[in-house]
Formats: sequence, C-alpha cells, structure tokens
Amino acid sequence: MERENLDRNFGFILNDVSRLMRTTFDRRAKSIGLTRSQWWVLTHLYRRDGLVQAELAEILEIERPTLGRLLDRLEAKGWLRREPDPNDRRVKRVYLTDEVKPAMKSLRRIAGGLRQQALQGLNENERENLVDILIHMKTNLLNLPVTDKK
Amino acid sequence: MERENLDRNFGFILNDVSRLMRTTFDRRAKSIGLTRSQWWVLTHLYRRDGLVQAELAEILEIERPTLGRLLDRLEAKGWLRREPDPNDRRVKRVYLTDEVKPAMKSLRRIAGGLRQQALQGLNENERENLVDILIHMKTNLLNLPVTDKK
DNA sequence: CGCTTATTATAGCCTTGCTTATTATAAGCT
DNA sequence: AGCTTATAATAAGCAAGGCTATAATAAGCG
Repeated sequence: MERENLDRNFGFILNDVSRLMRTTFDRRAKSIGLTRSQWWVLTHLYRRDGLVQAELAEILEIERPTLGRLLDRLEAKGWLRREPDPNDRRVKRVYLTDEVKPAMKSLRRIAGGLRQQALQGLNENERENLVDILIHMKTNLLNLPVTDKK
Repeated sequence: MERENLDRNFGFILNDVSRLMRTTFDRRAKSIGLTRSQWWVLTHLYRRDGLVQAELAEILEIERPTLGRLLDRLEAKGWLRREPDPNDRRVKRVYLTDEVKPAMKSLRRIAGGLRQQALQGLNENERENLVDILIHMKTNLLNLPVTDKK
C-alpha cells in the first residue's frame, strides 16, 4: 500500500476544523445552556416561527428523529413549545418562547467572535473563495447518484 | 436583529460538507462493517503498529475515552487486539490483526472515490488552496487563548 | 364510501464526540 | 522507604448524527 500524506487528507482536515468549531462554540455557549445545534434550530425558527417539524428538519437538513430529540431538549428547557395543528392532527408546529431573544443575542456574539477567530489571517478574497468552494463541494455531494446514497 | 445570509454561514456549510462526507462514506463502507472513524484508526495503526492508546488518541486528536470505545468495537469485531505492556502495567498497546489488510484496501478505494466525487469540478489550484486554508483555520482554532478553550 | 398509500411524529438502537470521575500504576521528591 | 503527584485506561453520562420501525392520521382513488 503506497504512502500518502495523511496530514493533507482534506476529508479529515475538514472534519477537524468542523469539530473544533463546534466544540469551541459549545464550550463558550455552555453557560447559556445551549449547544450550537440547538442555537441553529432557534435561529431558523426566529425567522419563521410556527414551522411544522418536518419542514424544519428539511430546512436544517437533518433527519426528522434527530430534530425531534433536539426539540425535546429545547422544549424541556423552555426555549420553545410544540402545538398541535388544528387542521392536520398529525402535525405539530413549533413556536419560540419569549425567553429566547436575549440568549440569541449572546449566541450570535459568540458565533461572530468564533468566526472571526477561525478566519483570522485570511483576506476577504480567500474567505469568499472558501465559501464558494464549500458550496461547490456540498452540491457535488448532494448530487451523487442515488444508488450510492441509499 | 439584522438579517444575514444563513446560506453562506461558512461554519454551517463546513459542517454540512463534513457531515455529508462522513455519512456517505459510512453508507458505502457499511457492508464491510467499518465506519470512517474506525477506518481512520486502522489507517494510523497500519503505519505504526503497537502504539499505546494515549499516543494513538493524541495522533488522532480525539479524547482518550472516545478512542477507548472505538477500540472496544474494533477489538470485538476482530480487527485488532490490545496487549499489556510488559514494562508499564498501566499501558495497553494496540496491534492490528491480519484480517485487516484486504478491508483496508476496499476502504481506501471508497475514500479515494468519495474524495474524487466531492472535489469534482475544482482544479488542482483550488484544491491545494482549500487544503491550505483549512490548515490555516485549524491552526487558528488550536491556538485560541486557553481561557476560551477550557 | 372504503381501501390503499403517503405523511407526521416518535420510539429505539447504534456510533462518535465531549466531560468528569475512578482505579491502577509509575515517577518524583523528601 | 513513603508520600504526593502524574499518567493510562475506563466507566458513566450527555448530545447529536444516522437508521429502521410504528402509530396515527390524511389523501387519493376505484
């Protein structure tokens, strides 16, 4: 088996960076009692309150059961509530509570600070480039032949 | 709260790409009975057999308990074995078994194919650039002031 | 109308991360 | 030698991904 440079295996560097961003965020947000994933849920609800769970999962690009448990925790901590839809009894709609706003502000500051620190030393050009490339890769991955995906 | 373009939030795109790479890999490797994380462990052991668990965790940049459970599963499936160090009874050294080699070959092919597909449409320059930027970001994140990290 | 199919949410299980705490052993120092 | 400190591995607990299966309900169609 020939050698390759494991240190430049971009799949794992990507993973490392992603993990470092998540764990750093979570450590900083711990006192508020929210994780980055939870914050991301709230951020989307903030823009579109009253979403159906399935829609929200679709937007967040996570599986429905994953979202379900995320919502369990958020609901238990009082950040949101689930209400049955009057027209479709299968459906529950998700609404933010009022306590959310101040917390969101802190989390936005944490996110901004972290982004700033992670991108330090990269100029505007490089940053835009990075995002473009990541979007390109994401598109590639989402368009893989179905037989490979499921 | 002012709007921002959530779709270009690089922290989450990074997360998305990283997650898609992991899940796609894991789906393709499922028939072999190994996950990407497990494969990564084996890959490193392949280069340096007989590592102490703590060293291996250090190299992989994961916490010791995380590695511990990974090794539990790998050992249970017969891909490796743990042996006590004769000189230091706290220590266990990790050795690959012989069944590993053919599986590794398949996994390398899966990894290569996926990398190929993820990077499709990006020229050599863009690819190198991406890796450089990711390494830069990783360095930034690893060098954050300690008070922020723990 | 009644039967079949599709959809929503959830339960249950698996993996991989992180933390914190515990146990066993080594190392270092007085 | 004996006591303290450091280190290796593991246990236990939590979060967030995925997957499959199930129950309730809706929609579609003959």
